[in-house]
Amino acid sequence: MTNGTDSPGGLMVRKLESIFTLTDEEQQALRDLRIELANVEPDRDIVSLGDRPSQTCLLLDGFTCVYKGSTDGKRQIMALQVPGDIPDLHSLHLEVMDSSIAAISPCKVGFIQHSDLRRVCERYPRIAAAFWRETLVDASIFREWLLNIGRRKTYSRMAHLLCELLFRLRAVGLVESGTFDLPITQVELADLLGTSPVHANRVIQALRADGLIRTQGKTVTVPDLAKLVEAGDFDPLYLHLKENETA
Amino acid sequence: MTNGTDSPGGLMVRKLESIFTLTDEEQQALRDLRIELANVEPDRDIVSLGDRPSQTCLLLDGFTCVYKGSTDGKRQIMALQVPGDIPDLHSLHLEVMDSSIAAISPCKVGFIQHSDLRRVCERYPRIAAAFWRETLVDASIFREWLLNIGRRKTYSRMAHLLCELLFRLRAVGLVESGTFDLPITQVELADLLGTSPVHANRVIQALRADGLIRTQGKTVTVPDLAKLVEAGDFDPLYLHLKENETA
DNA sequence: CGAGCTTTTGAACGCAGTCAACAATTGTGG
DNA sequence: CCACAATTGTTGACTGCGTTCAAAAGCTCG
Repeated sequence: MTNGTDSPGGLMVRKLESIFTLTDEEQQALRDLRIELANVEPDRDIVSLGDRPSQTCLLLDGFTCVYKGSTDGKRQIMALQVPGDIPDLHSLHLEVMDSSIAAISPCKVGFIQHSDLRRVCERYPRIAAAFWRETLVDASIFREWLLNIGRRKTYSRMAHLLCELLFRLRAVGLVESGTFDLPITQVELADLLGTSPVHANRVIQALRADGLIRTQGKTVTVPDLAKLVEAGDFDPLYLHLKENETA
Repeated sequence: MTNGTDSPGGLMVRKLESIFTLTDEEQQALRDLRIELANVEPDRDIVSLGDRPSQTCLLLDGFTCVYKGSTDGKRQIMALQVPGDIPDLHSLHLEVMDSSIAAISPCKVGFIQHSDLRRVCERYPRIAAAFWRETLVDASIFREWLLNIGRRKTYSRMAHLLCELLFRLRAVGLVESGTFDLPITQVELADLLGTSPVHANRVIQALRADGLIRTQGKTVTVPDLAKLVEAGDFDPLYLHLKENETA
């Protein structure tokens, strides 16, 4: 249940192909991208607020998050990345980082120079459009999270987040019969949902008690997706997946 | 204090020029874009969730918002647009609308065909990059709003929102000595901040009592920006404005 | 096997939501 | 220009979801 076997370039090809078919030349351009591999331990920043990066980071294995802190010391996680995502693709056109990106679990990442990426984008407008689209889907997820955090109570929020993770992980082949790895602590779940760790814990217990999820260690099982979807007021439209990934 | 005198194409040129200098040819390409003008009354949808638009909408005058509703009838406003913004630029690469866009105040808008925009983007990669950047700044604002709604209490949230509006409106010349028009009801403010109208009202009164804002009708005055910035835990970094617009 | 993290539990407190009524403002037609 | 309707803003009282603090119990890993 890991993506380690896929080559970095191949992962990108597969991802973009889920949107439209690439020509052989376009595929080759992606595979030829120079990618510098690295491992990152949990809780380590990959890029930090205020940085002016000259490269972007492709997540190959593990989970990363985009986060920011308020002055009074609270942290909010604004996005979660799963393998195949590019957490800081926006840095390609935004000079300075407006938030930090950190590994949540042990991560394998690949760094790509902005200059290389820009060259590819200029030569292949369809690839540029596809990358642009990626960032637009990210933005769509932000919008849904705003609704989630702003208007739903924590029980529903948690259900919604778990639904999203199930759909996104399934799209990259990381879910097996309703079960997936979620290498995240409850403190981080709280930071994701804008709540306190104590309350996050109680809500998880409630979801378990209601039979919406089962957990063993860092593994989550969703026995009845329909019920979780209902509890989370979840509609996958905002993920902009292909038809066959939505079902 | 209106942008009505500017031509639609000129408005876009001015906006993109705040990022980098356009060549004459690029400027001309923008000015030549076919733009269909329209007026929209308050509370009217410009595009709706589920739509598959073939055009995009440039806001010339007034305020629009991006919003979504939860199943139990609550509304969350995820974004506010001020003149010069393109509320649904993301529809250029996202087939189906994942949220609705509505006029808040009486609006003047200009519609541009996706096909025209795509043509310009393919021919002028720098313009494509500039539009892409626009959507990335939108995303950055979503991230900050997630922090705002997730982690700050309503008093601070409100202050933060008002700071953002001041900065953004000032960047398009709609603020005069700390005063700007805010044609928004308190119900809408509540929907922006993920709170109830009653509580929004009380927080506004508190801000008034503390001398952070003054209001007369739909006009807001910020007598001491530094104090409002402090109360809102506000850092304009995330707006990615030019240096001189930040000061 | 102990150190350190993560999860769980209990109890008190407080921010914010809800309901309901009233005041003020805005807009409209006569 | 006034009278009336409709929308918007304001207030009070009650309720409840969620926070905070503190401590205990379970895990993980060297």
